[in-house]
Amino acid sequence: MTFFSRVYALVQQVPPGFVTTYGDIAMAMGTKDARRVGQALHANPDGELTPCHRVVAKDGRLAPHYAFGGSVEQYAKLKAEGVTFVDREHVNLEKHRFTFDTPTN
DNA sequence: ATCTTGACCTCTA
DNA sequence: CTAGAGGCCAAGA
Repeated sequence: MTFFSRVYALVQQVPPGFVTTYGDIAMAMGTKDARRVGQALHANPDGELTPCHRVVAKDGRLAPHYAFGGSVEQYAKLKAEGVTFVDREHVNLEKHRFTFDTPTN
């Protein structure tokens, strides 16, 4: 089990129509390093297995380096799931913010 | 073991 | 809003 694996596990726990932030995922794992989350998602093995499009920055901004088509794909997928946007690059975090339930397995 | 890289976050101007 | 700088830490070579 690597750091990346844990990131994937948490991301996969995010239900459709909801989004979370790198920082939240990091905190859920007991760390503050949001960068590790980003690295993990960049090394993302599968877009279906790991819905990286549901992971955004603290400002609700979409990932500029989405590994499966860029922020455009992210926007499309999130919108298709019912996520609302305040801008073409920012999701309504306050409305779709997802919090993890102490996944400390 | 060392060195480089990085989907981030926060502060300052 | 943009631009620059610092910090933090794991993966890969």
